[in-house]
Amino acid sequence: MSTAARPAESAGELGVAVLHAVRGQHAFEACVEQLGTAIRLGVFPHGSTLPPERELATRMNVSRATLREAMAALREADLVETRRGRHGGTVVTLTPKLPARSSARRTADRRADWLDTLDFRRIVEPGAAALAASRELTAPQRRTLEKAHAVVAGATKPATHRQADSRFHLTIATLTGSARAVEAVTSVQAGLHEMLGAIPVLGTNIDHSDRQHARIVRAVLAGDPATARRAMEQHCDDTAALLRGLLE
Amino acid sequence: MSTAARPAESAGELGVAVLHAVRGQHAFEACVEQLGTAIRLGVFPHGSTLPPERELATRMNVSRATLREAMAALREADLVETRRGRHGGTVVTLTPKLPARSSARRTADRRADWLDTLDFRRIVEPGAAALAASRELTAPQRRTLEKAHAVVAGATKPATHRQADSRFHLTIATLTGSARAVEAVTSVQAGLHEMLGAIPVLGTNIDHSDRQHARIVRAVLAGDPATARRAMEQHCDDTAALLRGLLE
DNA sequence: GGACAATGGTCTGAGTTCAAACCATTTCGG
DNA sequence: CCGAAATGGTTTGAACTCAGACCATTGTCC
Repeated sequence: MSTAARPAESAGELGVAVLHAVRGQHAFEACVEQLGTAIRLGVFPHGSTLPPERELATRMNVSRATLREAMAALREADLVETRRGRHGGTVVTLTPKLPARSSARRTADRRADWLDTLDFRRIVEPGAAALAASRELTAPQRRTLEKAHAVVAGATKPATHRQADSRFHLTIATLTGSARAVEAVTSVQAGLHEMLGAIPVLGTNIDHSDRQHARIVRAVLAGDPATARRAMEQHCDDTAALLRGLLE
Repeated sequence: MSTAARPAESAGELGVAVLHAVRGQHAFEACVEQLGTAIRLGVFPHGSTLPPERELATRMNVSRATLREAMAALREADLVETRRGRHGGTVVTLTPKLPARSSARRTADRRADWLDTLDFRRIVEPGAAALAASRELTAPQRRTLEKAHAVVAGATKPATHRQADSRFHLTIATLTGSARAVEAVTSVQAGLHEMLGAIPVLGTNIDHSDRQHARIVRAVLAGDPATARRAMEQHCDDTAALLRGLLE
């Protein structure tokens, strides 16, 4: 009883590790964040129409009023435009951009979160690739993957390539059929996007990256989980090495 | 333009897959859920004291008022008791129990979510085991893992074994050092707990499970990621096969 | 015994979010 | 041309949540 022992055993480290935020700030901020990220990642590409407000609100588990506040913010920030009437809706006007350089100050907290993102990515994306490779893919699914790969391989401008790359990785996640896997990869890709905006412009080796993409696609289509995993691991490791170096 | 094509390309499947709930119901319900689950999983074992309200509120990103509502609910449900004064606090009174049988109706939605949990687990836990094995573990970390394993291996009563098992898996996740990995494994374990409560009592093969645990621990301590992953994959697959069969 | 510290308990006013109507605009089909 | 349908726009009152201050209880240390 030297220091001030509790009468009963205290809950230990596990407790502090397990408890996490039950919500992220205001609902409307979270909506702006999620929709804005989806748009910047290219999930909703330039010119596409977002789902109707009522549907988005339902899907994001938020009232329509709150969702509309978020929409107003996106409109304010010139990411989208809105038209009324039948077949109206909200259209993405943002052209693909590389993440803004000054998006956030580099605090120690943020840096830790980034490293965490890289670690988590190393778990999730190779796992998703392997799982996707173990699925019996339908013909449309195979085409979707091939198309996503063709787009990323054919992208010439860095900004376009960036969006296509995100879409490629998200597409693989959707092939797993696991909603949680998609959510995890989305969050990881959002983190990557943020990191890329905060470090000095880096000369991504696009050719190298595309060779790895091709290898991943081949393995997934061939139903070879082990190879798909290894290829994705390699891909994640290469990106991570680059980023870690620049985040020092 | 046969069916009713939109003027602009619609956002496609990726959009609906990527968007997810921005929050889960009411904050106070989410707190009850998270704390209750943590207690039932054994993160806060019988007799241990929860962190002070102010700390919990901060960690869960919720006002103290809201957190206290949740505490009241837990008290009402006889999971905890509260004492005032210095070194007072909230103590776990729940004795380890197997998940309650009737916890929820088996809807199609729920079943899909369960299958999703199993898929996601197959990604996350083996990945976490491999990452943990690739870390240079400190002596206290190694002891923590050995202790968690000893507890689960020594548990005789099913309910105790269940809690120890959860703690074991969570412990491995913490060894990765990744907060997101811990969160993912927590969510997966919570899902498993729920599933175990909804299916006919199954004669878990505890010996078999413990041999796999031992193999995982050896590989992690030996710094052998590939073996750790394979061992954990095997472990997850065995559980999943059992559960999938019973969920039909 | 008295001061202090650590903890749960209570109160209050402001801000956020919700649910559910109902309105306005545009396009499609007859 | 007119009505129906699909969309965004607006309003309203109730419920939830927050932040912060302050109160009450109990144990520890001088």
